[in-house]
Amino acid sequence: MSLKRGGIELSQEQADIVDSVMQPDSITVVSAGAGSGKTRTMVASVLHLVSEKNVSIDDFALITFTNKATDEMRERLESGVLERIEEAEKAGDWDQLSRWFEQKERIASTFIGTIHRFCAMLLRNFGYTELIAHESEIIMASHYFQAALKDTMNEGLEDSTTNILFDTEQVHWAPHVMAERLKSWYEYIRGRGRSITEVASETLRQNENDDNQKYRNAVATMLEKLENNYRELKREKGGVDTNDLLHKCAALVEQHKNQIGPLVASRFRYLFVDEFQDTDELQMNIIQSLAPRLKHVLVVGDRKQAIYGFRGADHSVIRKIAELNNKTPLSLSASRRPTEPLHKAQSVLFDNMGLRYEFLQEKLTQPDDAHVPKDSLVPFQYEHVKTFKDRQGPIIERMVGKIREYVGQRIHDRHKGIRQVEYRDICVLFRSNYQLQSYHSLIPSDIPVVTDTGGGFFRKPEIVACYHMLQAILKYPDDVSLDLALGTPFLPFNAPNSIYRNDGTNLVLRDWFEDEDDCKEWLKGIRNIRKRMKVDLVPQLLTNMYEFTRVREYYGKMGNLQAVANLEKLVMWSRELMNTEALTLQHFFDRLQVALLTGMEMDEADTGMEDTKPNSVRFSTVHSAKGLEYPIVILPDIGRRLLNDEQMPTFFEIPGWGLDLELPGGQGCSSSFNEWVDHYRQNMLEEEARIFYVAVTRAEHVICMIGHGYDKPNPIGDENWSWKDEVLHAGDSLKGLGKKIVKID
DNA sequence: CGGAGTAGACTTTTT
DNA sequence: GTCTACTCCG
Repeated sequence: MSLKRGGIELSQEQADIVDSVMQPDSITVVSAGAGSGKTRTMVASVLHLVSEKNVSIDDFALITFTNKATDEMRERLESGVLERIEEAEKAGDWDQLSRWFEQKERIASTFIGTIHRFCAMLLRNFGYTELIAHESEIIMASHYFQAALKDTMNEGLEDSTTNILFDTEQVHWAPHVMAERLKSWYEYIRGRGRSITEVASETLRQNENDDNQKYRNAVATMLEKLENNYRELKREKGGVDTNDLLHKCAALVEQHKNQIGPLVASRFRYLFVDEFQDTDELQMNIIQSLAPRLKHVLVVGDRKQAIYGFRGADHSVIRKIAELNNKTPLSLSASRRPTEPLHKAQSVLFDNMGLRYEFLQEKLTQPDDAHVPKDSLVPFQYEHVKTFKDRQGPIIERMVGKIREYVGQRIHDRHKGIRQVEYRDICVLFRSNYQLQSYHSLIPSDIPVVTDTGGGFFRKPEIVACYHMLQAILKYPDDVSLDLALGTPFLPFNAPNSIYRNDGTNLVLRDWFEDEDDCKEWLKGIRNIRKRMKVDLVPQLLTNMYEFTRVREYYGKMGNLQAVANLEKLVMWSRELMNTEALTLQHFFDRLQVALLTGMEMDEADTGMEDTKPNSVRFSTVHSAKGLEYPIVILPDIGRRLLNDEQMPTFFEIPGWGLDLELPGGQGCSSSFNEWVDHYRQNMLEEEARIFYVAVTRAEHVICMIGHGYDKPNPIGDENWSWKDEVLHAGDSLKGLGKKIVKID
């Protein structure tokens, strides 16, 4: 029996999944390991259905988690279809040829995108009762939020439940800090798909009878006021934020099942979701509600690779959706990615980690014909740098040494046979963008490096900040716009402490700016630009704005040269626009707004070091490398502490119990507060283990890790626990694999 | 022992 | 830029 499906050669377990998707009116849940061919199986399923059933490629909705994964999916689908075309040409099968040519055209109208885009599309096309506002109103929502926040602060001062929060003798925060916290708490709760109203009423019902209950009540009441004010403003003026998008979509498919169902069924017949472990419960419910209307739903995920828990993703959704539908998840466990010896070493490491984390007990197997390379590269290496402080320098030195050592060595490539290692074979993975930036700036210039910093140009914080600053200038003296600019680095001084006052003066933000000495220069800058708006060209005005706000110095000091380069690139962009239109500052602002809200694609600025060298080492964060693979992966600084008391959250939202928090000043904690902190620590260690798993499984041929500090492992769960300890704890079993496979020093 | 000065660390991302 | 931990010197 041939294991080709949709013209793609598959393994038995992959073919079983395709065959399961062929069954009508059902749902298939797949639990897939790293490198087991998730995308391949999905593409094969699409192509197989198209060739076997009377289905067209645009009857599918393919949902991915990131925009990057979207591009990858589209590419793979296109090349799959192109192969069908070539095959039909060779065989001289003209019927097939014209059929696949038609499918190729239809890829353009196939929905391939993130769950957010999917929801926005559903609302726009089918949401006749909950009619979604025009796109420009999405961006307006952030204005309304600021306005609602301000109203809430003023109301909170009058209310006897909440005014204890304004007693700065008790709670040591300036009002603008309180506003900032309220905002982040509000976003935290809503980002998890929870209802503010519900959380508030849960909190008020707590009945703990401790001294701190009044503080929790006060915060809950503030959040509820904020929710009401914001909702009212959005309703009145027609704004929608990204959370509303999902909530409205969930409400739409749930409450108007009978009207929406047939509409959705008329547009889509199949729904495939990739990276399902990064989905949250609300999103799962949307998929679940749609399932009965569709021919087949396929969800694929790997809970070992769930690394978006901080954003509210819940990796148990795979199990939950399987249970809801009475299905046993099919498994996809054979990993084609690593070479045979690397896989052996990875398995020993993961087995050892499995003693600590239950989810790592799902094993990765290998196909019988796994690649055994004939070269002398050591697949699994741990390099120890004997230093305690000043770790960055020595680690960079070691890392650069390894890169130089690898380049030019012989590598036995699975496809091309023996060849030389090039820069482009190497990927260095960092835990944070901060680390990535600071290492990048210290790499010797003879090593070509490209950085891979997640989102595109118009999503970068410095560009968004620039947008807010421009708005503050254009709308001056509008308080809401000033407020938005307040949180950006375009403000070279501290934000005001006392905007919210109850002494009858009703001090507005612009009055504060007028009064404050620090702001004189800044205000002068704004007035100057407003004066010159009609005279100077946009590039000049932008440069002028960078100067008086000293924003380039700010980013320069932080070592964020990419941000400085991006700001320059914005000036270049305005020059380009000038070629095609008479560009006023207002006009430029409008163009920028459109670019921001449509997520217009534009590459980041070159910082000079990388130029157009395609053969470069790649620097990436673990999160943005997800789904990718590289022959050689280097993980620098795996000795970094994972738990940091300073970073422990002081705000929790416990479903069914309400909120618990520690205000600056120490008030607010319930007796269970420490329990939540411990729970958080545990979750954090588990998520870090999954991130480590993702990092280690990016490698096809060689994984090289660099650690520092003590070369003996810390006790399990110790406050100094790091990724290094995972390796050292497995050290003895790893060494047993022999020097040709493992090198630990 | 304590104040002044300095070096190093700073989560992750979707819309 | 801000915070902490560490060093140095009196």
